[in-house]
Amino acid sequence: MQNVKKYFTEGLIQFTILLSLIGVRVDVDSYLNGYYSPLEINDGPSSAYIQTPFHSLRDTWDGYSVHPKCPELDYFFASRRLLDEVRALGSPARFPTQLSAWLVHQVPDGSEFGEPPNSTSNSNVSAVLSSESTGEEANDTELLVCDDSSTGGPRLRGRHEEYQTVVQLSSESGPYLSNGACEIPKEDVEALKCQINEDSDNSGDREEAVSLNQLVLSSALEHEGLFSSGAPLSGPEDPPLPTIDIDPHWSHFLSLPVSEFDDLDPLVPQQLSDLDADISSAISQDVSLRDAMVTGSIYDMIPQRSGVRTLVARQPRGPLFRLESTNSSLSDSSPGTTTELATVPFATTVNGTLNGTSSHGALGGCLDEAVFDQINLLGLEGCLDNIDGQLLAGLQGIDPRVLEDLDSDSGLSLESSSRGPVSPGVSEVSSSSSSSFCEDEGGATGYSSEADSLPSKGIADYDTWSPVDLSESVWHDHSYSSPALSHMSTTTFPRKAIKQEPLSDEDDDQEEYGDRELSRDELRARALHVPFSATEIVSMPVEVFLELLEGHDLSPAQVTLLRDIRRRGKNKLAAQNCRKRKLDAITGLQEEVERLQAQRDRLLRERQHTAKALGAAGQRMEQLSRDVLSRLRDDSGRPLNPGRYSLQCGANGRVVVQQIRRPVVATTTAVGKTDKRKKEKKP
DNA sequence: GAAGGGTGTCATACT
DNA sequence: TTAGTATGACACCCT
Repeated sequence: MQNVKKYFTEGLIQFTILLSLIGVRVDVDSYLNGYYSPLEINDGPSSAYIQTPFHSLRDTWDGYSVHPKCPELDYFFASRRLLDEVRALGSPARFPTQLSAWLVHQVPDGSEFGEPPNSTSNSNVSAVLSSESTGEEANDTELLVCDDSSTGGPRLRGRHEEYQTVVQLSSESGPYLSNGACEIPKEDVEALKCQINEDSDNSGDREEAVSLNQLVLSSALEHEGLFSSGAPLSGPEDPPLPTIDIDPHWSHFLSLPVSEFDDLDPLVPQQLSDLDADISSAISQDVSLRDAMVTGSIYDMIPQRSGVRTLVARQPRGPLFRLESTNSSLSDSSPGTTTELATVPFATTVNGTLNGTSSHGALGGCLDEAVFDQINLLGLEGCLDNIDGQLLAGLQGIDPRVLEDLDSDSGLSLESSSRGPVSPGVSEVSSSSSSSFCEDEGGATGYSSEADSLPSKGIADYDTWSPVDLSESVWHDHSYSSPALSHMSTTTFPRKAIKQEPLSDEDDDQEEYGDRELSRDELRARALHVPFSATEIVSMPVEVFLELLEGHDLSPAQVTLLRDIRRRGKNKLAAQNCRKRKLDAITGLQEEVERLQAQRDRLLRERQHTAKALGAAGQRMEQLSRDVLSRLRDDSGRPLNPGRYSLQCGANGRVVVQQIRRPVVATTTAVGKTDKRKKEKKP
C-alpha cells in the first residue's frame, strides 16, 4: 500500500514536471498542504484513478518511511529533486486541481521498452489528468495530454504527421469499439513504443526516464483495464476500476453544444463501420473518445463555491492568470510547433491549465481569462457574501440589545418614573446632550439627540454594518425622558398652555414658579390650590397618588383634576414613546429596503457574471468538440466530419462520439427525445 | 400663507 | 373596575 502511494506520488511529481515543461505549472504543495482529501487507495498498485493521499505521504517522506530496499526509492529521490527544480521555475500556480498522471499505453504483447523515455525532454507521452476540485464530490475530470517535448512544447495539431502515437490502445481481447471509438491496431502501439524508445535514446537522464516509463506503463496498464470489457489487461496488480461519479452539472453542460442528440449511452458500442468508416486504414491518429472521458467540469469549481472562495480569499487572482499567461508565453515561445493531442483536455482547458497555441486549433486555450475572471469574481463575491454574512451575524448578535436600546422606554415608562427623578441614566442624558427640556419648552420634553450615548451600547458596530448612512433620526434618543423625573421641580410647560389659559389672577403663584411658563394642567392645579405640581402628580407611584387623594381631604373637583393631570401626563409620555417607536420603525424599514436593494443589485451582478462565464465556457466546449472531432478518424482513417458527429457526455462521465441523426420528422424526433429523456431519468 | 414637523391631547382598545 | 399603555386622530404651534 505504501509503495503504491509513493508510486503514484512519484507519478504525480513526474507529471508535474511534464506539465512544467509545457508551461503548465502545478503547485503540488497546495495539494500536499491539505487542500483536499484525496481518495484512499483500496488496493492495486497502479490504479490510474487513485488519488494518492499525498498528505499522508508527506510526513513519511521526510521520515524515510519508505523501505530502504524499495527499488523505487531512487526514483523517489530523483523525483523530489526534479520537483524542486520545477518549483524553482517560478511561483507555482495554486490551483485547485488535483492531478494524477497516467496513461501511456504499454503494448501487451510487444517488446519491452528497452530504453525508457526521457521524461523531461524527449518523451512522447500521453497522460490523463485527473482534476478533482475536492474530495467530497469526487468529480474527476480526466483528459489526455500529449506532450511532445522534442518539439519544444505541447503540440496540439498534426499529431499524425510525425508519430504514429496511439494514446488509447486496444485491449488484448480485441479492439473495442464504441460510439465513435476507433479501433487501434497494435501496430500503433508498437509505433508508440518505438517512438518512446527513440526519444528515450536521446535522453540523458535515464533515471527520470525510467520513472516516467514506469508511470507510463502503469498508466497504460490501468487504462487498458479501464476500458477492457471485462478482462483486465494490465495484469493481476491492476486495481478495480473506481467508479467515477460525474457532476450532473457537467453532464448537462457537455450536452449543451449538441443538446439535440440525446443518445448518450456510451455503453452501447457502435461500429464506425456503420457510419461509413473504413477501419482498414485506421492506423494512425486512432483516438478513442473514451480516452477523453470527462468526469468533471468547470462546474466543479463553480458549484463548489466554498472551495473557490477559500482559494480566492487567501490569494489574489494573479496565480490563476499567471497560469494562463505562462501557457501563453509557452505558446509564444514555440510558435512553430505542433502539438499532438490525443484527445481534448477537457478539464485542463476548462480549468485553464492549458492554453491554446492558436486561436482556432489550439485546444489548450479552452478557458480564457473571461471565464476565470468570472469564476474568481464569483469567488470574491462569495467572500463578500461571507463577510456580509458574518457582519450580519454580528449585527444579529448585537441587534436585540441595540434595538432594545433604540426602542427602550427608558425614562418614559412609569416604572422608570418610579425610580425617581435622580435616575442616573435619565439625568445624565438630559444634562449632557441637551440643554434640558425645561429650557426648550416648546417641544416634547426630553426629545433630544443622544447620539453620543449610543456607541457605548454597540451602536457603532451597527453603523458599521449598515450599508447606508443612517438618517440622523436613527441616532436620536427617542427615549423621552420624563420631565417629571429629572426636572421635577423645574418643569416648565408649553407656551401654548399659557396662551390658551392665562391666569391673570395667579400672579403670586406665578412668581413661585419664577419665569417658567405653566402648562394648562399646572395652572388648573394652581387654580384649585392643589398642593402638588403636575410633574409630581404624574411621576408619583399610583399608591402614593391614591394616598394623596385620600389623605389630603381634596374636593371632588381637585380629585378629578389630579386624575386628569395624571392621566394626561401619562398619556403624553405614552404618545412620545409611541412616536419614537413609529420613527424607529420607519427608519428600520428604510434600512431594510436599502439593504434589500443592495442585495438585489449584488445578486443581479452575480447572475450576470455567471451567465457570462457559462457562455464563455459553452463556446469553449463547442470549440473543443469541433477540435476533437477533427482529430478523430473513422474506420477508414478519415477525419470525422464535425457536422455529422458530435461529442456527448453520458451520465457516467464518458465522452463518446455520436453520429448526428438528422431528424426525418420533427415531431417524431421530438417525441423520441422526450422518451429518451424520460428513460434516462428513470434509472 | 402654505407646508411640514413637533407636541399635546383625546378617544379607544387593550393589558 | 381601575390604572396604565398603545395608538390613531386632531389641533396647535413653530419654522
